[in-house]
Amino acid sequence: MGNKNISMAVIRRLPKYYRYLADLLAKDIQRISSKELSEIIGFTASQIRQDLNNFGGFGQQGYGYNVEALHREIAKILGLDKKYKAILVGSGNLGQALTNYSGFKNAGFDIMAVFDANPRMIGLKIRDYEIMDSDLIESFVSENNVEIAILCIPKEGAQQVADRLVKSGIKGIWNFAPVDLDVPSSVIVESVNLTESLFTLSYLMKDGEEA
Amino acid sequence: MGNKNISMAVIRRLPKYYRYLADLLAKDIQRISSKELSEIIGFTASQIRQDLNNFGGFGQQGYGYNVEALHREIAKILGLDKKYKAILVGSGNLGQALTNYSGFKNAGFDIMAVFDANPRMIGLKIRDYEIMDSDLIESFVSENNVEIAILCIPKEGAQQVADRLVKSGIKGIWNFAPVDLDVPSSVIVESVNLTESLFTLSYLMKDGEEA
DNA sequence: TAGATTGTTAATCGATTAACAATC
DNA sequence: TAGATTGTTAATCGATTAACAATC
Repeated sequence: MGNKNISMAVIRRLPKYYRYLADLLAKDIQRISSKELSEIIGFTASQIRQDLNNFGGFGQQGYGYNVEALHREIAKILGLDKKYKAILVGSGNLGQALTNYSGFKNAGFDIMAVFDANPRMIGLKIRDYEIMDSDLIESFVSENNVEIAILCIPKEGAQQVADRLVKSGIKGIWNFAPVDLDVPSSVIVESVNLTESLFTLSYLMKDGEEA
Repeated sequence: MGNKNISMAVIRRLPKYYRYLADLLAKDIQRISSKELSEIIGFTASQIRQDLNNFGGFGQQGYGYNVEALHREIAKILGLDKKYKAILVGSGNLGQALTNYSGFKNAGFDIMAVFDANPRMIGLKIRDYEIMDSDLIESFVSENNVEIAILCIPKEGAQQVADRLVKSGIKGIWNFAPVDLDVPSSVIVESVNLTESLFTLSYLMKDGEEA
């Protein structure tokens, strides 16, 4: 409701606004115009005003935007005030790193358990989490109403685990497996594909050389 | 040279083509039309033909594309046949995970050393790497002609370390610090911003609820 | 050859930028 | 009030899709 079909281009700029506003806040800067923000964030002033106006008229003519209020508004738009129950699947190197990732707190994600399929991992501890058997995912998710899964497993098993998560009632997946997961449209998938990022860097490096 | 200013939108689709072609290859599929590829990759056939034709006429009328040849061509376009010397800076959780990341091999990135500023980390081993003192970055990079740095340090020190890397001659940075690095235009920066990805997921989750 | 499918041009769609009246 | 800056409409730009002649 009240959502005029915001484009992904706009959505992906929101975290940047949030971050730069936090920086300004830390510097005790209280107001900023779209023109000033434009200079530090690198978008045009026009784009900044367009973007923000998708969500409301947060500015004031002749004044600009109140940094603290805008920061708070964007937090709300991003849903950072909401709390989500999450589990992490796959306790390999990346899974361990993410288990220790401090960013979850700010996003309101509460990791409730960590799972792995490897019998040699089960029972071991990461932080405060005793790694649980992947076979227990379904029961854990449905019994605890877990909403989000962080998927850090090899691509081979990823679709199958995603299917099981969806069937158990998961609503969102933060996917680190290098595959495009096939899920019902009601389930949100946000992927971080390291290989694609690395290959992009490779392409750009090669390109740079010719110049 | 020969580079008709390919848009980032096209570039970021290239790794996906490469990945799906590898899948087809693994299934011993030898030819594919843009229409068939369209169905599995989820881009329109028209877009696929447009994308590929930025780099050459790899198809054949009435036949389609030879999977193996196209896969090889895209590897070349992505620069996966090139070799790059790299270092990794920041041996925290994420740095350790990336040190163990197997994807570097396929991209032709050779990690030569791992650095950290924390005296308690220096001298410890990750895989075959003995963690080196960050103070030695400059000499190591210039003496070994290191071209790429993988940056896994907190946002506070990131710009400063980037400056030092650039001054030492680095040509590309795979940046995991949640900041927009300011570097000369000749230096390539490809960032993976976990916070931005997580916040995007948060936004989409919130949005899903209202539906 | 007839059928299939490309490469490429033209049409459409969407996102960004410019402009400016409204107004603080 | 005068100056500054927003919110918003209109213009531009770029990316995607459609169409089809070329050709394997």
